[in-house]
Amino acid sequence: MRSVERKTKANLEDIARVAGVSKMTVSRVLRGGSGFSDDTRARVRRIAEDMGYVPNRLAAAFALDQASTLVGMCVPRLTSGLFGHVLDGVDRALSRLGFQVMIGSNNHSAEEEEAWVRQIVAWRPSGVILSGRNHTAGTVDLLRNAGMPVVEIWELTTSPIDMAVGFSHFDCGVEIGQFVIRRGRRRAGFVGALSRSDVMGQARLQGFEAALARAGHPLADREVLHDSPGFYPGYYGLETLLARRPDLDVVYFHNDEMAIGGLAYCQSRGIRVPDDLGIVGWGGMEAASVLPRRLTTTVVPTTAIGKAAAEALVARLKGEPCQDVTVVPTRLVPGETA
Amino acid sequence: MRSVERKTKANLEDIARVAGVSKMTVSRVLRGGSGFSDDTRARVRRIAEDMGYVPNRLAAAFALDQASTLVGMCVPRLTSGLFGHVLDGVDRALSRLGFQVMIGSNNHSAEEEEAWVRQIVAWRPSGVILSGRNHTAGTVDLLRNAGMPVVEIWELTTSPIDMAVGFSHFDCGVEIGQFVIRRGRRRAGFVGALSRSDVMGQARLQGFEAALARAGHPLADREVLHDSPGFYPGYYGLETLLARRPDLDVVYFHNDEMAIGGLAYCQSRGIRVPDDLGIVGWGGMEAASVLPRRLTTTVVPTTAIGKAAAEALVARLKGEPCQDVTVVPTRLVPGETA
DNA sequence: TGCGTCAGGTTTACCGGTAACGTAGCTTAA
DNA sequence: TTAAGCTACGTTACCGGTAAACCTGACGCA
Repeated sequence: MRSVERKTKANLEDIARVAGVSKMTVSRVLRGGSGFSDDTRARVRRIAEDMGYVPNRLAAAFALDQASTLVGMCVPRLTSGLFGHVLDGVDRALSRLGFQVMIGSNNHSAEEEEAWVRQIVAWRPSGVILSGRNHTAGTVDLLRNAGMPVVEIWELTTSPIDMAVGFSHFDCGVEIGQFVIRRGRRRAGFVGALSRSDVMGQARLQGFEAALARAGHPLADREVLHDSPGFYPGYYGLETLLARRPDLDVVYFHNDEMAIGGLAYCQSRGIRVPDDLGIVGWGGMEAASVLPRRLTTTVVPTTAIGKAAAEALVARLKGEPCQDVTVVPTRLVPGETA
Repeated sequence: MRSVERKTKANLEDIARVAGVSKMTVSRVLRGGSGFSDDTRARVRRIAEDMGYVPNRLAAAFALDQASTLVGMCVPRLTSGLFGHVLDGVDRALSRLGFQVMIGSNNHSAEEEEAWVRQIVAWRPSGVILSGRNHTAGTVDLLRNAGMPVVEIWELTTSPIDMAVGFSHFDCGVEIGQFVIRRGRRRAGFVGALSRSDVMGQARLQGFEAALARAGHPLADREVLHDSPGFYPGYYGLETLLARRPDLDVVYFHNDEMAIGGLAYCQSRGIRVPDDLGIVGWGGMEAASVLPRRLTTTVVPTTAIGKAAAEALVARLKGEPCQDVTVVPTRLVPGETA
């Protein structure tokens, strides 16, 4: 006997002993199988209940090298309001079906993501949901080799590891670029954050720049802070940018949080929005829509993305047909700040 | 041989065979044990690497009925910005130590929480973190019986299931009540949401009412919406409340999101804040601090709570001494809206 | 009477890892 | 010289659940 301390929890064998049947019978009864009398079923159920039986999913998942009902999900930052909604969409859809979601965050770093994937794969999950399409070779190897469903969300990719659900960040930038040109803006700036690692934010900037250049009014200046994209970086980023280029007539921000910071700066300096300066965000924070002036931004269907990712994953698990790439359209909301 | 399809993944035995040692030696080498030659160590490590060995934590956790490095965490809503920060605090602290966090949300329902706990306990996690102190008897039984560390966060309780980290919501309300009285407000209202289930929001209201009553200026009116606490409910909640009681001179909101909605309503109707009406929130959203007028609110140290909860859990796991109840103080930020 | 069938089970053989204990060969100190 | 000790491993016996195969008595039926 290895463990000295008495075991506190009943297992199938304990129930079997008390019920006078084999542990296999108990297992099948508790999993709702058929092939035993009503009396046996009732007795086993009652005894399991009385003994406070808690199934051991570790043992079950281990016994069946397949299906563990564990799903891993990794996002860049847990503190982002947008990802909170994505997470919520995933969790609602999956928990309803009996899955458990294991989370992780990678701070926009592909290396941190790989470290997370390495841990998670060891738990033999049913599937994995990643954010973005920027992964290390090690991550891709690990996941392909594991042979489990993988859904890459948020940024689309034409060649997903397995499946992808999202939209094009580049196109978001293009759309905003075209929009500000149509509104007559000619000297555009950009305020962003974490340029090196946030590939998706960079893609938006590139799309924005491309559209402006095509229209003959290239990006005038940019200010990219080495900080996480929040309200204060937006505030001070705009301050810095305008100090260099007071003549800008519109500024595109990394996201809504930063744009709201920028709006606050304008308010504090008496800069009239959108008359003196246009402000554009990205993401579609709920807050952005009830500001004194409704923020011009791109609304991202966060919850829908989470839900679609979960559904794609489950469809693949069930062997149902499902498309590899699901495009979830974003929506430009004109607002009143540009 | 049960499985027809060839197994794709190498296990300890496969490595052992190739390396010409026993699987126990492989297990010990890979876990960094000692008691073998440098040659053996290097050979086993290289072969494991070459074969793309991914440890099976399911099997390891199952073998040792103890320590699974899985930790469950359940919050009321994943979409709340505040809980995103708590989650981040927990995840950062735990993932650094090699734990995996399994999430869940209960929508402020003790029954949903119990259903979640029932699922999670079956995975034999190292510990569980819950939000609030309102649990079903079944939840408490399940957790006590499982004998694992449990941390209740957010709302303090004097008799935790195991440990608690948080603050008193009632006291937050009292503090705000006393504050508005000191500022000369005499006709206070409240706008909230989800009254039945959000016990913590209710506690803040009760504290607020108690302080007002004690000062001789009891709460004049309240508007509680059956909706989740967001910007729009704040906007329309204030509209409804002021339609009934145009004479209010201050309104306490369920949280900052609702308060910002309320501010937006004031702005749209030309109600001067704080001259005509004081607005007070709760939570300390980052957004609230860069609004045109800094919101009067209670700042909650979200990340610190998550971190403290994780640390308490780990301390208990290690058998280190740790206090059962950790008070993490909130801070009233006067702001400019009341 | 003999045999097939079916309900209602039981038995067996793992899943992949780990703790506890065992052991061969060599060194070392009394 | 010899027992004790150390090094570097190997062996055994599980952990709790599950699939697959096997068993058994009762009944129907030719």
